Amino acid sequence: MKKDDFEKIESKWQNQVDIKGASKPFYNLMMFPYPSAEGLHVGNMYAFTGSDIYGRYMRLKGYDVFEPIGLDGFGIHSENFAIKNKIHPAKMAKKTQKRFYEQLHMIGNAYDWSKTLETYDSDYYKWTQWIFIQMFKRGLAYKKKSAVNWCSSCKTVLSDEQVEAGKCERCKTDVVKKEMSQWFFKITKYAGRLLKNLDKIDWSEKTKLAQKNWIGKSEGAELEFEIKNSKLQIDNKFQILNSVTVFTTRPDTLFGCTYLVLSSESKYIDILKNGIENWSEVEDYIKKAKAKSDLERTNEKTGVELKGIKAINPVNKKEIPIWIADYVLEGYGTGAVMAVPAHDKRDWEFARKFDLKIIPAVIPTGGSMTFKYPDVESGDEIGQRFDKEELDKIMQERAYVGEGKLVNSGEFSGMKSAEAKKEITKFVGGKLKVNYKLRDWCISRQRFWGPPIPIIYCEKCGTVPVDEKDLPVKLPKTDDYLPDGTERSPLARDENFVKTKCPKCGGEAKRETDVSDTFLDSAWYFFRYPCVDDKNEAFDKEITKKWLPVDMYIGGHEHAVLHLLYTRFVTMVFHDMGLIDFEEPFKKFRAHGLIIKDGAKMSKSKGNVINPDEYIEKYGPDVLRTYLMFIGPFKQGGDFRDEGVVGIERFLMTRVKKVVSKIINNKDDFEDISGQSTWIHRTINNVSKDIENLKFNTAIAHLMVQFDGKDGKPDWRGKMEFDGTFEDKKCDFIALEKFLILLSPFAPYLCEELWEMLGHKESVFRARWPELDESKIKDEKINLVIQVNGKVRATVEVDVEISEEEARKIAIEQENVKKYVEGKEENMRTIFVKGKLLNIVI
RNA sequence: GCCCGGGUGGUGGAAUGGUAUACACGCAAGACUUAAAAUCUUGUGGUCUUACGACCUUGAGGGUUCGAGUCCCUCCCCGGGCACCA
Repeated sequence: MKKDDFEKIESKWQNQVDIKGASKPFYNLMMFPYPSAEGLHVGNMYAFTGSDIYGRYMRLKGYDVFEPIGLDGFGIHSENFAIKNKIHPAKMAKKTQKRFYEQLHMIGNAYDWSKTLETYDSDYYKWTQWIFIQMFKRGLAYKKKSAVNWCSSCKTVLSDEQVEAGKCERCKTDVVKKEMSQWFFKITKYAGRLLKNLDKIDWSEKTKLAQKNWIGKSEGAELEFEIKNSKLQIDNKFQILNSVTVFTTRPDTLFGCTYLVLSSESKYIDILKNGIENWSEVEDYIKKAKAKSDLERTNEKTGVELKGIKAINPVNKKEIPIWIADYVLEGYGTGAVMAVPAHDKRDWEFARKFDLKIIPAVIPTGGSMTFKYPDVESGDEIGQRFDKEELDKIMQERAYVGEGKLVNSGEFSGMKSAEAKKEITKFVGGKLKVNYKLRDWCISRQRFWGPPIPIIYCEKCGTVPVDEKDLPVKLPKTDDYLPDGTERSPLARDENFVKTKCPKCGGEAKRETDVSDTFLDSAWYFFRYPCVDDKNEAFDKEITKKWLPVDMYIGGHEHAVLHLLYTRFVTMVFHDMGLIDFEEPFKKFRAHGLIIKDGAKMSKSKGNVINPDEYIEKYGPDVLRTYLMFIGPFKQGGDFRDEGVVGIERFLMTRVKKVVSKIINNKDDFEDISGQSTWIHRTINNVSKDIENLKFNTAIAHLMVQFDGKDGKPDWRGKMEFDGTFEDKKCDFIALEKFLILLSPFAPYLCEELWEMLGHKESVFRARWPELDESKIKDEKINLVIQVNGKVRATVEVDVEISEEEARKIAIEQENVKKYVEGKEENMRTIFVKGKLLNIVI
């Protein structure tokens, strides 16, 4: 097929949906690609094809399916690629856009090409900036100086979500902490809702779980530890610190708390300073800790004791030492922890290293272990009997982090952990507290290729958002765009850009020069698609009401905690602004698997990257699409193998195409047995169910089995001999049409062509998905499996409705059954599964 | 370390607790051909057996059940995610 033919067929599909008039809207969305690198990847095509098959299916089911595509071309990915190739990002964008759209035209998807968008288009990023301003106005965007993630290679800060195992998500450089003033979005305000709503949405379980873990809710208590130091109280006239608050999820282990640890950046340190006798040592440690990367911090536990001050354990009034250590994070909880080495792995390591006391406060309950644990105070043996070795293992080789029964805990000894948590918290006057791991979203980037943050700094009026009517704040046309690593965006070097007027007072002012994170671009694009032509607002209220939330969203699982969390946050903010009446952007989300090659992820360095172009040229889009879907379960992905493609080529081109066109061309020679076939209903049943569950591989297998008549059922088409003559010239033409509809989501071009040959003027995608006739898939005869003691000994063809009594009679007459049961009929009993099997138990 | 997936023929993979290995690739034999390719037909988990058939087999080991790839427990291996979150 030539390119012209593709286009001719594609034009028949009428992929443009009537946005305003659609009566059964169905929004079928796929994650838009980063158009960096050399072009469309076979991985992209895999995801898009699966999504498109679902979309085409829904369309055949009678829905008005909206299936848009666009490019996520702003941001570091694209910019780095441009820099590497020494081409201006804007020029590169033009090139990649052309290339991507050309390729996307070739893969046979039913895109609505009238609704494309690119995130670097100022008509788009105008509204990205508008969103920033709304966040600012609602107090959800704020600027704060703090230790942020800095990638020295990308020369920019990164969000927590973009740091993977201490390395930059993009370039794998070690990320360091840097004290910088940055813009943040207050996503933490939504932590509770982001977590709670997960129960309400139909998403892949593993994606929901990843989000749940990322949000990281933990319920515990805040407890106060009194600080003891006479000098402090005298010297600090104005600021007397008499307690430190810690957050813990294990108040039940409080009796085992043997020291207190503050983070090396702790806000408490300044206040405690005067009481610390070894200040120079402490100061030195703080300096060193600051210079460390996150990765270095996790390597080994370090810390230093704050000499001269002590804390009082509130539950037993014992004096305990205070340490600072970089294993305690300032950004979580209160930045101070009560250390219980017996029951916390990290505290245990630390205590072992610095020779601090380890006092068990909880022992496991149950089990058959027998050992009495000595009470620290009295020396009496208390608690349950445990096997010594077992307990040593639990208590001495490592911390016991599980729950159990309290020991060494005064009046609380013997109490179970769950109860003790409440009681001890109450006893020491602590308060219940919920903490989340989720941090605010660091949104500023010291780069060029992104939407400038629409903020103006005025000496008189302070931080002022750009007036909405002045949007977009366009990126200047400049060749001076390379990042310089100075903590400032290249835009800061552009005088004309920086200098501006204050929107409030009209005086001299300066623009913010950072651009926003590319994940903000993609956090709302699906709102824009149906409204891409709207010049007056980001999205139209009525249209949005009709089309959103998105009905089906398909994409990679790698975005579980990045993109998918941000979209949910932004959608919730829109909801709270009263713009929409839903909180969740995607009703249904499914993560697809990964296509690998030779057992490994495709990568240029391994030289195992599959370029879809070659295969499309060689086999055509239908074969490649269908093959990709046949490799394995869509949710799981699979291994791409060249040898596998021919199987699909044989099926589509040699069997379906040749046979069907032969029948159509010799229609008059065939006896029309329309309506007599039952095989088609079996196919309808299986293929519909499989597509709905995204089990495309088995859907294709069913299409093959039924088309080839391998099911043992009467062959609808007769047998076609190798020379192209038919053994049996009968054809169920209605079933044949239905078959083409069932196959069309997978092989749209081929089915369109054959559909036309059948005499249809309109596209196959204007047809309706065939209705299943349940009565046609009911078997009258079945092969009853006969087992003796669970082993298959025979199968007999019988009536489906056969009774146990009759089945039993037939069974014992079978030669191969007789020899096992003969003479033992007395002790025989049978298990009967109607229409399936009879198991004779002796 | 913790949390998810997964482990089935030579290969990719199928199997609501009910005939394990569908479908496809590969391989073998045959048909067509001067020949090859293409195409078509048949066969194809292992061991034993001329055959009928028997026994074994879903990472390992236990258990529940008339019956387990599927459910439960213990362990091993592979892939992915999180990573000092107290």
